[in-house]
Amino acid sequence: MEALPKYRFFRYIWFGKETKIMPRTKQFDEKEVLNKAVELFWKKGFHATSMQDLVSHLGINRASLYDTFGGKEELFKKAFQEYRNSSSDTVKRLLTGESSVKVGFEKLFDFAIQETVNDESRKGCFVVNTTTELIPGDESIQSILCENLENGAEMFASVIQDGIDRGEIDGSKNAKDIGLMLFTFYNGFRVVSKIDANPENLQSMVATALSVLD
Amino acid sequence: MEALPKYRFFRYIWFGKETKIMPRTKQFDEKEVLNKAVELFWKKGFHATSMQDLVSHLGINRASLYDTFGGKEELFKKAFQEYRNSSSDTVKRLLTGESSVKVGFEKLFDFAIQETVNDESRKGCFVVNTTTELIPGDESIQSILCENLENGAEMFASVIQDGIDRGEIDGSKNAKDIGLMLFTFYNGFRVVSKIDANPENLQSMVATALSVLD
DNA sequence: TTTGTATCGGAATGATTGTTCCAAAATAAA
DNA sequence: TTTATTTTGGAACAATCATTCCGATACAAA
Repeated sequence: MEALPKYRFFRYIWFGKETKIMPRTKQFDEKEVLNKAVELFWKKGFHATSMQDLVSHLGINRASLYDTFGGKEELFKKAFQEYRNSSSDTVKRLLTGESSVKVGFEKLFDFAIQETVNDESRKGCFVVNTTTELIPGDESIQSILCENLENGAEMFASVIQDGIDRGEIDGSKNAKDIGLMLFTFYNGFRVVSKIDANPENLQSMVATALSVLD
Repeated sequence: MEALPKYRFFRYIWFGKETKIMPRTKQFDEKEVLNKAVELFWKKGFHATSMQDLVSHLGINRASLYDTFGGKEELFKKAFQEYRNSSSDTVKRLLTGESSVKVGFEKLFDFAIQETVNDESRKGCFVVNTTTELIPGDESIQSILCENLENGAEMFASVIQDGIDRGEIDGSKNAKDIGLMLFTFYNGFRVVSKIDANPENLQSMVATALSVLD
């Protein structure tokens, strides 16, 4: 039995135009709650995070959670997209706002090193974690990850190509290959830094990887 | 109330020496069953694999599973160690059995590419998957992963150092740095190949990464 | 105020989780 | 054959899972 909100229909006729009664407003900031969900899924992954965990840490009611975000899977996807958007913005900002290609990549990896060093819970990268946890599996997530890989490698490659065009990088090099290689290295970096967060090791491996630009 | 096998004690005295009654033997090959467990955990991860999954796919009884391997966590650790042992043997064999350093690394990555292309279920690397799923978390797993990282990077580095000593690789290079960088790239490779298994992309990024040896 | 409805806390649901237990069947040695 | 003990299938268990539901409360608009 479904309870249709029939009263609305009558009101529309009664007043002769669309009228809406706005009841109690949301008691929480949707964006803020979503960010807490990001934190939790990021740290524990999809399967190890229970709805009880979320209810306990998000600070909103169980029913409100379902009303606002749908079920667990829907909430995860929203949280994941939120992370991906803000994270790809950051990457673009760090990478393209610099004087030279190499400095841009150094800024990007320095940022990642800082994030690693400051993150005592060793969450790593939400995108990498999701890739290894949810593939094989959810196809809609897989297509997002596929797009993410293409965009990321493409962004890397275009920055390098710009460097080649400016004569900053040797013209014999292939921007696409190097871009994909560095993007892949970035993924490995996010895995390894979960195990060993020693900044000296991280810095020296980054320097070695970036030597392909010389 | 615990049922102690007291009869043994009496028999020992009766016959004057150690005597053992061997009952029904195991109906399954322990190693074979463990390999099936590896397959399942590898594909789905720890949390997404249920004991019911295991009972259904391992072909042995639920009680036998608990008797032989202990609980879920113990079984996972045994499966993980099994994978790690055989996998590190393979890496060592591919890497060190070659005429030159670069050919060794090429063999290693060619093997990984083949594994990727042939694996329609996109399992990736069990070690990488476990790193991203179970850190932060289980500390005993973390120490295994830490050891694995050290051994892997060390193996890479020593092969490179041998190349330097033989004059095959430029003496100005740092074997440890390059070893760690290539090991990290290898991890990233295992992540990215879950998303895009295109062998041409994989080959070109490997060639670019291995150019640090030139 | 009155009214309508969303939020809220928490109970309830049914499925699934990991694990234990038991009686019956099986089998290697005595 | 007898004996001892494991394997086996399946029932049973308590805990947790995601999700739904409900009565009470809160609040914006009328």
